[in-house]
Amino acid sequence: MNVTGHTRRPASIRDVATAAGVSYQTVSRVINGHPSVRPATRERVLAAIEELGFRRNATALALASGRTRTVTVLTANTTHYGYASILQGIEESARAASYAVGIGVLESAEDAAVAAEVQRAADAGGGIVVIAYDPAGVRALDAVPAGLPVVGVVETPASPPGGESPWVWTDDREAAYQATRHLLSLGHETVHYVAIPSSTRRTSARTSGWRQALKEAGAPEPRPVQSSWGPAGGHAAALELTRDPSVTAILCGNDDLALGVLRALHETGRAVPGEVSVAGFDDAPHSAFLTPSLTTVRLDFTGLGRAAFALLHGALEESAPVAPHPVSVPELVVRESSGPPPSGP
Amino acid sequence: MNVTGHTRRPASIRDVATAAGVSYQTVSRVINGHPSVRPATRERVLAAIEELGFRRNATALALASGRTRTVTVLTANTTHYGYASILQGIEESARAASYAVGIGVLESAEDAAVAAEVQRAADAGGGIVVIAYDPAGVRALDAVPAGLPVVGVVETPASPPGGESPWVWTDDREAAYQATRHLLSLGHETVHYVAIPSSTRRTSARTSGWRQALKEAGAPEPRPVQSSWGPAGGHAAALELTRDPSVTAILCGNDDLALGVLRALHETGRAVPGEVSVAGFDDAPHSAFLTPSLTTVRLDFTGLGRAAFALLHGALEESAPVAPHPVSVPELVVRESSGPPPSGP
DNA sequence: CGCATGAATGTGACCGGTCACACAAGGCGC
DNA sequence: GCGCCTTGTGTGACCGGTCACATTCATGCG
Repeated sequence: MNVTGHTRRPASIRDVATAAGVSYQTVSRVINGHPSVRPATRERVLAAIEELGFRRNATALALASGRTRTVTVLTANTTHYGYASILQGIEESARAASYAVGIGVLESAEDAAVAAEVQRAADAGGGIVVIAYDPAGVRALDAVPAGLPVVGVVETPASPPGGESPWVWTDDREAAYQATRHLLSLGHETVHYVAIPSSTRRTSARTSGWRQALKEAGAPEPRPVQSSWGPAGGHAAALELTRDPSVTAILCGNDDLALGVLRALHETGRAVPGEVSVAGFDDAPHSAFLTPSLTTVRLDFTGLGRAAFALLHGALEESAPVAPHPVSVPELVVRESSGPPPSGP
Repeated sequence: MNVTGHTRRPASIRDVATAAGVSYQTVSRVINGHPSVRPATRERVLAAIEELGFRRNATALALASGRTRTVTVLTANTTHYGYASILQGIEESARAASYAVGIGVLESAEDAAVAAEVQRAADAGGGIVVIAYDPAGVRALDAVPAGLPVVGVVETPASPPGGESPWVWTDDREAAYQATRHLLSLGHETVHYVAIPSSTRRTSARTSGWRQALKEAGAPEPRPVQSSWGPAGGHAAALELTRDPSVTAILCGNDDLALGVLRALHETGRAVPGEVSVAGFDDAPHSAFLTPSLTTVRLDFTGLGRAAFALLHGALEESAPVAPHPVSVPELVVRESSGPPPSGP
């Protein structure tokens, strides 16, 4: 219906107004659900809106009202499972709240580049979510000018900040604690840890959860091996670790790292879990299908994204639902890569 | 500098104008690089801009000029490697061209939901890129109203469309052809194919590339096994395929599928590549670290994203660089999962 | 009956830019 | 000296909404 061939300028509220025989302001009232519009008038306006295919111009709305209904996600990466899942969670909630989602990739951690990207996000007008798991993200979070609504998706802080902090995180400490206890309970004398880089702290929450479990069990505490994010890092770390034949259990900072570790163990002819047990973090989609399938701790990244948006939404709008936005607690998923240590000689 | 405590309304061109003692229009000329502004005046305006920390309001710019400098990416998923890489490629180019990137997730393939999402993308004003590898994406691409600038990232079309078509794709046919030839050259009698769903056609380009290679080699052509996208699909498909002991080579529609296939082969006690060879598509980051590492065909998703943006950019702006936007040709990556078939009994 | 009250609607300014046009000053040709 | 073109600058309207206020009319109440 109403196809007139040419692509013509979309109808504005004034077009609707003249079509309905009212003023543009009345149209504005109708589309905003203002109470004092006579039902008959409302009907006429709605009919005109329908007929002209009117859609409220988002740009004009933003300019006039100041509210942009936009959230920009700043992230160093879109391809890693965790990052992408957080993004997906944010988008999901944002869509439900009729917010537009913008994305800016922090390609470099260099200050000027980060600042430029933050500026671009600020220009978009709405709120900002920064995924701050890495140096670029942490710098971006720092670089956001005070006063702008921003939520950081961060590593678990050392001590829970009081009151309302604009951050969300998963309980990494608990996750590491669970995984470590699991390995210890299988009979391993201790558990070695291959760490992902911590963006903020010398000792990440994962590291301290691991350490706590060891301490409680009275197990010796080996020096954690610092690694990178990807499988290559895990591969290198494992090659080094396995020179020591007493290593029987390796906890990895994420599943990618664990993948590299598994690979290295295979290359050096160590059986998993026969000789060495391996556990990861995140429960990436492929982890269940590896050979051996990977014992890991599932983290609720999507829920984390939803929580981030909820927090931002609350800061942006008085009326926003202050509903609880629970992030599921980490859940240990035991698979084939962990088992009892080899029995003594 | 110039920190006055309160978060105050950002400076507008009129603020800059009065500060520089000129009219707002002159300020507009300066920020747009209009030639006829006296150098002295320009200097004064630039100084005022600097001092007030003026930044041009993107919303007002969009409203007044009609140009939004935005590209919205519609996709069914953000977590799959291919999708996420395309997004990353788009963002990269968009950033270079000072475009904002929006994202909309097509959560359901149901028409109304897709239409709503397309509407939201259209409301954003700028161009649209649709990743149309799946039914939701294909429907979204169809649902974009004529006249809106849109580029589809699509499966390789059956026959190359003439002239300028608003689509980009990788050469899937060539990729499948290469992988199949590789397996045949190792001595396999034929190659079985586990297909990802084709969004548009009964026979995808991957399928026909595979078929062509078989035909050229005079190899028998088994019926392709239709599967899903993820590892679980590959797992199920392989369990079925391997009931037939004559199957010695399996080509998988993507690396995820291949992962499931490897897993199933392991579970059924078939050695890879000793008894069965496996190859995938995409070269996902983890594929090199699997055990056995996966032979696959690397596809340039990031380049594809860049090409999509370039095409859109050209459609959006007369002056856009019409530079070639080459997508790298698929590259066969031979790893451990493929080898000669078992020698006869 | 007069007036305050509230519902229903309209008018003008404004958000922060751009665009089309007007206008003043300076240089040049005749 | 006059007209004309070019250069530099300013004015007003406009993009499509919202907001604050004015206006009209029907009602309730003393």
